[in-house]
Amino acid sequence: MIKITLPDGSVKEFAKGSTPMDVAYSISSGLARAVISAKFNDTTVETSTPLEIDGNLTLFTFNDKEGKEAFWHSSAHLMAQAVLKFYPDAKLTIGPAIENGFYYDVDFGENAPTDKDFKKIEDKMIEIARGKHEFKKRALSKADTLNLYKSEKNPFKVELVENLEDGDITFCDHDDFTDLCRGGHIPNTGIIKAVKLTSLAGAYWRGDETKPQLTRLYGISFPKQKMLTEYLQMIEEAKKRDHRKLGKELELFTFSNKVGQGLPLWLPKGAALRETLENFLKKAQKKAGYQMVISPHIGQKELYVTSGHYEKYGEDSFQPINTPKEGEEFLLKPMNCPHHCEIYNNKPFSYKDLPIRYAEFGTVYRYEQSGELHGLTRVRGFTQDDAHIFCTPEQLNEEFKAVIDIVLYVFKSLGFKDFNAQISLRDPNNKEKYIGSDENWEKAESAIIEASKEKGLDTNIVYGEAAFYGPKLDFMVKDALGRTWQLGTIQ
RNA sequence: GCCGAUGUAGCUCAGGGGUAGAGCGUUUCCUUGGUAAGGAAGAGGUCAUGGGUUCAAUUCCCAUCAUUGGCUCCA
Repeated sequence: MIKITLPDGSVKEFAKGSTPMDVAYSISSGLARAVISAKFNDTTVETSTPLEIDGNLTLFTFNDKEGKEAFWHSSAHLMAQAVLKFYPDAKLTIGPAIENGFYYDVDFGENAPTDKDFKKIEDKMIEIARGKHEFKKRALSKADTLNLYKSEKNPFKVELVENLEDGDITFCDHDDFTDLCRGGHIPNTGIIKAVKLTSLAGAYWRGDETKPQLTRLYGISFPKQKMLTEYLQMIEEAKKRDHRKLGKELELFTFSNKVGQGLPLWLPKGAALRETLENFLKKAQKKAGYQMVISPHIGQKELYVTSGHYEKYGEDSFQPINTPKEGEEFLLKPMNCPHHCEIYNNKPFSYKDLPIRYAEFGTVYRYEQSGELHGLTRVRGFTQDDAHIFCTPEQLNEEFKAVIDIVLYVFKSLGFKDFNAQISLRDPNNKEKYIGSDENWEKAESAIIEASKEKGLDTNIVYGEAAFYGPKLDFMVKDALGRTWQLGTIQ
């Protein structure tokens, strides 16, 4: 017998080799119907995994994050299987669960599906699901796995397997489908009752622009038809809150293709709204000891070359602006930083003058990739509420915390409740792409971490997201459709 | 920039090889003690732009531009 401890602390005895499903049955048949996956001693297990030793067991249903993940990951297997029925030559790559649903990246070669093919794939998925096929895990040696995928001429899977550690490779089978997989599946396909393919997109293999582009099929599935209907209604409801729709209806802003892509035109009502917002922000800044400055919309190319921005972002700038004089080159200002530094350089300061805080509503222009433009959230001309602080290393912590305070005050005043702070640090595996000494980086990184901690921020650390010249603290908010946007940055 | 979708009246959208439709809005008039009300008449579109195929294109094909879902990028 083995002793199984449940999350409520109760301990039950089971025969050795009992499965999480057996445990679920011992609690109630309702739970047994609903249980999707489980965690045993901090490892994800299938509901059919035999338990051989004493331990802690948590059962997950669709209501749990872990349950959804297993459900959607399993649905991705199902989708891949359905896709292969129509596109037998398609090469599968990876198919994970995501926040809302799942996707599978597939190399279709010449004949990729379009959204007109969604229906038949969905229908096939439901047909397969109704077969109530069990998900079964099995192991294969690395060599055999490599041979398998080489014989199938699937370079993507070969690459994946080559990067795995030596030893047994796990596969997951259901019906006539098998896929390389770590595990974490639902008991059988039958509990997938509703399926919808939501979109189709190109996605680079391993997220790398220089690698082949695959076709990514997005989908979502539920254990009840009603849940799918509700989800789709929720999406419709969220679309009503889209700022682009509101901007049009409320006559706040517009775009004109005669002016140019990503260059918003503020209508009278929008300009009034913006003025109110700017006044509110300026008041907060002045109260916090900032001095307002104003810098021009253009600057000599050399200014940005010196700052290092040109090398990194020159190609993404509007440049150069030619003048009647031969050899002169100007850029439309892509960032305010070098301008504020020149303002600081206007005269020598004593350390007793520090900190000096400059703030500006600085309008900048960036040649963003056309596919990246999005309403007012990603544009080619926009105004930054931008500030730069010149201080001594000893003042850094206090200054940093004071900036966090302003951000929190503004967010609170504007009603942003659901946000988190992302600490963006260097990519530890690729330190060459950053400027400055290791020592200064470490100082700056620990200063951000320290200040965020002291302010009690809800943070997560992301490596590789730092700017080339320093780490950042990014405030991320979600839009009505759950997409994350960077709304404020301290660096 | 890449993959996909879309571009028809002010707005939301239907249609489809033979010179355009609906609802809402709008204009004028009528009705109505109550106003996101009813009725009548009307205005408004070279069906994104430029090529091509065709006797004929808004409808098919190609390109461009813009919008949009993702990917990549995001100072």
